[in-house]
Amino acid sequence: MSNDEFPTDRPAVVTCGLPYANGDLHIGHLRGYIGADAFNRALKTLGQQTAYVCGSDMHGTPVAVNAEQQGVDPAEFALDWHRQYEETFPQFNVEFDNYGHTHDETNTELTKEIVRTLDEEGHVYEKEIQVAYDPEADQYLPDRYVEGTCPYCGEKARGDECDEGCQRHLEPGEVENPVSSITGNPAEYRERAHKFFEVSAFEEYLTEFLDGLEGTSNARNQPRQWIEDGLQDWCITRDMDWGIDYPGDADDETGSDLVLYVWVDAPIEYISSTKQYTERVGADEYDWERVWTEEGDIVHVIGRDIIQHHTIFWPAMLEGAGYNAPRAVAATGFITINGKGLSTSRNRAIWANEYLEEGFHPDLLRYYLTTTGGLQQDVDFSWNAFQEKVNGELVGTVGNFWYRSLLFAYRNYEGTPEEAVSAEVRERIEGAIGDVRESVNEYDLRGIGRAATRLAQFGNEYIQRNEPWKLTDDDPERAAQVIRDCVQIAKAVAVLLEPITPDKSQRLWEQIGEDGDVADVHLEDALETPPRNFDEPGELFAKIEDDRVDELNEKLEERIAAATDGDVDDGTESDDTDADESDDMTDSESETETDDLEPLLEDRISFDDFQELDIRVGRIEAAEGIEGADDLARLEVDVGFETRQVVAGIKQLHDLSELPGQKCVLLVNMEPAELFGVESNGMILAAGDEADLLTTHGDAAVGEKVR
RNA sequence: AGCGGGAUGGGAUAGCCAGGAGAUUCCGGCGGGCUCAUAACCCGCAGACCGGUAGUUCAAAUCUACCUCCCGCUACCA
Repeated sequence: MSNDEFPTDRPAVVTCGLPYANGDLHIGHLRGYIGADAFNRALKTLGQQTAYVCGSDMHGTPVAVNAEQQGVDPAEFALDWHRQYEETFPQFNVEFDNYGHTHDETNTELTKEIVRTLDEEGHVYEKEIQVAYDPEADQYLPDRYVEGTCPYCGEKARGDECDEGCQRHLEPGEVENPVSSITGNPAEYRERAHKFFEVSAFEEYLTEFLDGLEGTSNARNQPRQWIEDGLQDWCITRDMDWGIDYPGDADDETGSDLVLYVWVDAPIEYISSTKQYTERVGADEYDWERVWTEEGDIVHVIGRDIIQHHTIFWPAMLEGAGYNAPRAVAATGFITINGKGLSTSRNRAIWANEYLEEGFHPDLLRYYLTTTGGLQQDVDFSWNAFQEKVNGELVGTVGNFWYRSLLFAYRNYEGTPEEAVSAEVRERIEGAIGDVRESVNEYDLRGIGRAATRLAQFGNEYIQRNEPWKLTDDDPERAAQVIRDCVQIAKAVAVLLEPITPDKSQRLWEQIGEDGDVADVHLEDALETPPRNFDEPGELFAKIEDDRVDELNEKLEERIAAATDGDVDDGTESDDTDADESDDMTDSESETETDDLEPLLEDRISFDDFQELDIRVGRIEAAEGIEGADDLARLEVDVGFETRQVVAGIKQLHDLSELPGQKCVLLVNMEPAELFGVESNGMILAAGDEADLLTTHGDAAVGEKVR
């Protein structure tokens, strides 16, 4: 509550969600890291003492599973990714004061210490729970090793999270109909002693905490709902080898193979990484203990998918262990690509390395990602929009203003004319500084960019309005005044834009002959007089040509098509057709046309192929709708030897109560599948949009084969 | 269907959380200007009754209720 505005006289720390050491980085990740980096830089320009820390998230089941599949040690596997991340971030001008990982000694020790404290303070208890166990593989199945049905919404869910349905965090033992994700075997539940963190005891604290939490509104509102629904205690141990051992566990009767749940040690990395920073620069320079245990402004930038961890579990842990609470949680929206969801499996993504390999400057992407939509908003990325943004705002407005002003100044005055800045321009710059300060305090990155861009826009207007090129002869003094103002504006834009385009700002900084790093100066320095002399300036932004965009779009489409492997490609129209036309004509409702029948397949199959299809006559014994699904029905079908459970998409199309007793035809050797958590063991044959059920009309007995 | 986000001039977006002069910015269209500048930049014009309905209020894009539609994730071929 009632937090002071930034800058405060306390140290701040900015963190971003830990990248999970399990795959390549894409612009979805980058948005968060760039956003947090920009915010941290912006804080610095306000004069706030701050540190930007992060680290790789090394533990957890996916790392263990994937490492196992590749036959490598999980530590080695995760470290490979860690190193790659470490190399990638600076290439986007994302500069951490410290970048560690959760498996290093600092984090391991600190995690144990914090858990020990929680335990000693009575926030942890032990309970026997049912843990999924794969009898065939003879091992327990923590988290994502098990899949099943969400007990809350009935969706298919992972062991630790209802990732596809209600997004809830699931406790071990909660998932229904568990199946081992390693072997595909049905899992059984076994009794096992685990440690629980008493989150429920923090209900009151968390409610209050959320009232005072800054950042984005989704990070404040979503957890309120969860609290209202009742907080569940949190199982913080897992039956695995890969992870941080539960402290003091070796001589504990709970067994020595329990490790801490990854979500315990992951956020602690925020603290550990800060600590490592202090260890490197000294506590005089930056004191991690002060920030985390005494007084400090902790700002977490995360993706909106991990709000729960940062607004429930994490603050409860901090409170329970005697640490400071976060001041702000800023949850970013997702990135979509050409209007559709980013999907790594379908290769519908812009990869970090790919972007760099295309030769684009990192600041362009930084600008795009931070200024295209609000932090909380989902932002669409397309190469077209990227081009528009870069060409229009960075090249046309900012770059052009920078270049024309400095070039004019260089040619006529060999630098900054010796005049004083006019009152109008000074006020304008002061206004922009105020806007930036306000934006930072509202966690509004776009606002920062806008303030800078608007100032550049004003610069263009100002130079245009005053036409110094006409004045150099008639009224040289006036001309010098105007250019003096323009150089000042150019400098101010560089300072204001530095959080977003640090490298470009630095270049301009050097072009006007300034020493040192623009990253180190404060906003107010935007009003300081630039050096008297500077060299001929160069252009800082280049246009992206249309051909280039076409090429990039093609590449992207090809890649997606390759990954999707010829799935429905609705959009592949016959080239030059008028796009508008097809759009406007979609309301043709003449549906009874028969010319939309699928063409007959040309490819013939062999008799043997046909024999592989085991099609039988069956009788529907029972039919009921599947809860939560629009069209799916669960059927029990007598196929002669046994009764099969089959899922069919006919709920809307048939009166389910009339189905029992009816004969039908079904493919019985269809591979089993799970839909909405219901296993389907066969495929009912039906024709047409109305799912007209196939059946027999003679005396074919149930179980007879169709041939 | 669940969860999340959204519905504002041709397209994309801001404002809405802290309700008050018919509303932001960018792209595009039209007209004009300038020539210092990366065919850039500047000025002007056209164009939205701010998804619908009902409320609260002196006053609503901005608050409340209901509704419709859209998008993302998941997914309904099994």
